Amino acid sequence: MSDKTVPDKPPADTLVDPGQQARWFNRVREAHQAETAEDYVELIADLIEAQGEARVVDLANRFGVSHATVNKVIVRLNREGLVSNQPYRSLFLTESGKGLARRCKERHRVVLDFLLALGIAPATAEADAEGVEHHVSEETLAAFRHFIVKQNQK
Amino acid sequence: MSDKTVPDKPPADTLVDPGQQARWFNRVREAHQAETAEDYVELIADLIEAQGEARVVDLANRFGVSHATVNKVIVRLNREGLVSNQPYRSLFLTESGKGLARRCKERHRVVLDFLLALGIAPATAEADAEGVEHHVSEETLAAFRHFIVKQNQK
DNA sequence: TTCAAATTGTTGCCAAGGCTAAACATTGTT
DNA sequence: AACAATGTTTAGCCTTGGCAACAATTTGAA
Repeated sequence: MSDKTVPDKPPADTLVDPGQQARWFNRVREAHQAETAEDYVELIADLIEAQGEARVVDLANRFGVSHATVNKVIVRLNREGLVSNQPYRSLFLTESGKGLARRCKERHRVVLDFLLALGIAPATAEADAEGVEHHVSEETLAAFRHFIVKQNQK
Repeated sequence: MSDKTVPDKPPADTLVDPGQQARWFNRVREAHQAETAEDYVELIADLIEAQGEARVVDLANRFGVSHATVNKVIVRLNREGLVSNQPYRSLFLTESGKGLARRCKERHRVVLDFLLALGIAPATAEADAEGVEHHVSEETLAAFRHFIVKQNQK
């Protein structure tokens, strides 16, 4: 195949290094692993703040899934030390869960404000932020903050 | 606990409508459903363009997963009419797969160029784009394009 | 107090996407 | 032609996060 005088395959310099690309995809997979946990602690924190408590039923409603699904996830988060709960009682965050929630809410706010500053309609911005927030690096987040500040100065 | 004269629960007007929130999360879940398919057709198209063919081994290397995993996904994509393949032969995209790949590559390019225009370092921009691209709406994509144009005019 | 409604928990099912190990096919070399 | 190396597929297992159906508990109202 490669003993011809004229190469029939173009040089592959349009493709990035395989190892590099693999690391990127790995990072996305890890982010996705963490997504559920982040969404749950974020919403639990919001519910506790706004309503005084977070119940399984509320989470199921707001995520749009069955209560059985919520329950299963809660068991995992409990195992991972993010949520503490007693049978038939409402949900609480551990210290570690509270920390994660705080960081996630801050990141969510930055992404949302950024999209709004860019001129996106509020409903779209909210929807996009929900998906995007889990995939922005610290560097990009810093650039978002910078853009928001600049935009507000105009 | 709640038999006080003063209500200890603040009004919940800081929370958005549950149905609305459920739709947002649903959209994210659907996006995630499509992510794998999009990443695969995108990479298959890139490989065919750059090397003349896309093989299971290449995909496994570039995604950073085992070849068995790639094979299983390919079977699904075949079932869904995006990829056509013969046993022990390299992979091809169907017309529908080609269309999806084209749209994904275009979207990827916009997200990447946007992050670069924002001043993000190339390596970070690539990594973030890989995760973000699946979660931006058409409206946000349009805003990204607009920003790129404005930035280039400076 | 008793009982029905609401809430929470459990069980068993499914698909997706990870993995390893082993079987199978193709290809190039000797 | 035979064989070794390379590439592909299959089989079996795991975890996550969906679901429905049923069991259990709590709570509010009669």
